[in-house]
Amino acid sequence: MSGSDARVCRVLPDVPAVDRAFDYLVPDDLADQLTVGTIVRVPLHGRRVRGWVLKLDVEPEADRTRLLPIHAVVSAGPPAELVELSEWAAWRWAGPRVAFLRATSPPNNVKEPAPADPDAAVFPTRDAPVELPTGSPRAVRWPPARSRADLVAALVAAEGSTIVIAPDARETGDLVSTLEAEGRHVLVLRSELGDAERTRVWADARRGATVVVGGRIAAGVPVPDLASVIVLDDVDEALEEERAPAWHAFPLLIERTRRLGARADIVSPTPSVEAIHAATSAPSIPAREVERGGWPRVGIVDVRYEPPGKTLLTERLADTLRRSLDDGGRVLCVLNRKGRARLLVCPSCSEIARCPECGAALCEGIDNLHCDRCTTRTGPICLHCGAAGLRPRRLGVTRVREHLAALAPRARVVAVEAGSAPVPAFDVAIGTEAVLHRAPVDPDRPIQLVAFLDVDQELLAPRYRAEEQALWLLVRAARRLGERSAGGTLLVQTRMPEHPVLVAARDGDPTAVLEADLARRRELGYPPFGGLAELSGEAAAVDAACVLLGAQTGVTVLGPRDGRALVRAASIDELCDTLAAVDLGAARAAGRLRVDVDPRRV
DNA sequence: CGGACAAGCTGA
DNA sequence: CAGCTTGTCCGG
Repeated sequence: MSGSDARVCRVLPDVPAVDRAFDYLVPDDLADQLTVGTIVRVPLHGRRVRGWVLKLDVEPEADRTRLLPIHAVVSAGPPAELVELSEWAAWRWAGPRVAFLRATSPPNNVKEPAPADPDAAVFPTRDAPVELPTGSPRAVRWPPARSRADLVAALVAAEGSTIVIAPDARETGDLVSTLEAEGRHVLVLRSELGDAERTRVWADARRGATVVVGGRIAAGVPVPDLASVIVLDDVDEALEEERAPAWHAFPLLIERTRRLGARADIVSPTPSVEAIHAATSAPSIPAREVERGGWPRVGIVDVRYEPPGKTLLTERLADTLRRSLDDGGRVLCVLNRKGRARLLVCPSCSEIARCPECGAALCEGIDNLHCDRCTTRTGPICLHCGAAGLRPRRLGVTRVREHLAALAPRARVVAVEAGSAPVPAFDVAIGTEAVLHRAPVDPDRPIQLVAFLDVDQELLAPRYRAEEQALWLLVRAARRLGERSAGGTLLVQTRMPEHPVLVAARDGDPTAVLEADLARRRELGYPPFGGLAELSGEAAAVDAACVLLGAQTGVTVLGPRDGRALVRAASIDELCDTLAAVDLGAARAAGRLRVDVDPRRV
């Protein structure tokens, strides 16, 4: 048979459910266009599908005579380094390799770009505004409200390409203008750009000698000469993909730089436990007065001795709010509850108002009470003792907005929803934490007060990252207020005024809380010390997966409960090895199954 | 995923 | 038993 010495290459079809590579013959006229990562079109089971070249010149696993030829070259693809990393990522997040190759490929087809002139990316090194530790990765603490463009510029590699992960798009402009002023070639890659623009940036980055600034997707940008990665705010939830596999830019980049011998720096007001654990030395910390000055003034209001019903709207809040408005500033109030109060409580006998027919909690209507479950209506009095004046026990955003409006009669008080409806002009905005990013910036009317009406909800959330996330919430509030010298106030209302998270924000010094969190996670075997995965989806699939994983040594299955289960292991490696060893295909046949390795929201 | 093929159900 | 649905298998 002719062509028995024809070249054979291995291709991974772009079909997530297949998640297996196959060998194909390389036609002579395509041979010089193929490299590892090239996107090709191949025949598969009677149809033609896209796929990535994983390996050139392989020894075929199957009978050579059964091999089919590659049909065509479709597009340039990720460099070999990222193709190899996709295998690691598939293991690390227990997902199909295709998902990671898609994330590192151009949205539209492109020709292989010519490499950039490497000399174009050689720059003198600059002095950083803080003392930097040696080694890599490094963690650098930098206060929330101070620009870090100069710090980032000093961390960008003198030679080769640098990736800057800036989860908050509002910071991009500051970073880009500073870097471009130094003569750097800068590309911005964000998922909200259109396919054509992202393809253009992809192709430009593929040439190298550039600085790429962007969100999570910039982690997989195909620069061929990666020398340095700078991750800003690695606790930001935007760094985690929402869809499964829920990969996270931070561990991905730590692995990517480790393989390449490139530098990795984490810059955050509150580097995560993961970042501190990954760093080879203690984090770099700015001088005390510098860090403190980069946080706003923090007021802690102890509501324990406030009269009942006055704990959300204290005198101190009212005073600070009126003063901020009088100074021409605007106010953001954060309350992490939605809608009207769920529970009505009798002021006399303290019973909760419940439906006489079905027992569900009654809701407050206009001069009556009604049951949302069975539509029963009653008068606005306690059915237990007959007293009037039932009080909502837990006020929601809608109700608090009315109270705030009463406090400041001339102010425009608006409730902000998490959705996408535009936020109208306001003096006071109240909402869940969405208000922190949704309230538009107005340079003429800065935010003078951010008030957390009940911060204990955050501090006591039943999640192992509750403290990290609570502190992160305060960081985001601090960014809206600006530095201490700007005069804004961050007010937190609490029954735990000595809580380390609040003290950290007040003193502008998160050292103690970060160290305590690290120690606690180590002790309890939570990530990054232990491995944790969440199973969710259809109950039958979760149940089946629990049975399969429960039979494995080295992992413990908790649940299933409420359609979810947790899988724990002594280390992330052990967890991923076990997930890779178990064929969950049978469980998936029973219904939709989602596996989240190292989920941040649990 | 999606085509192929087999086994199961239905109706005249 | 044709004609259709439903399930299982497998891809080079």
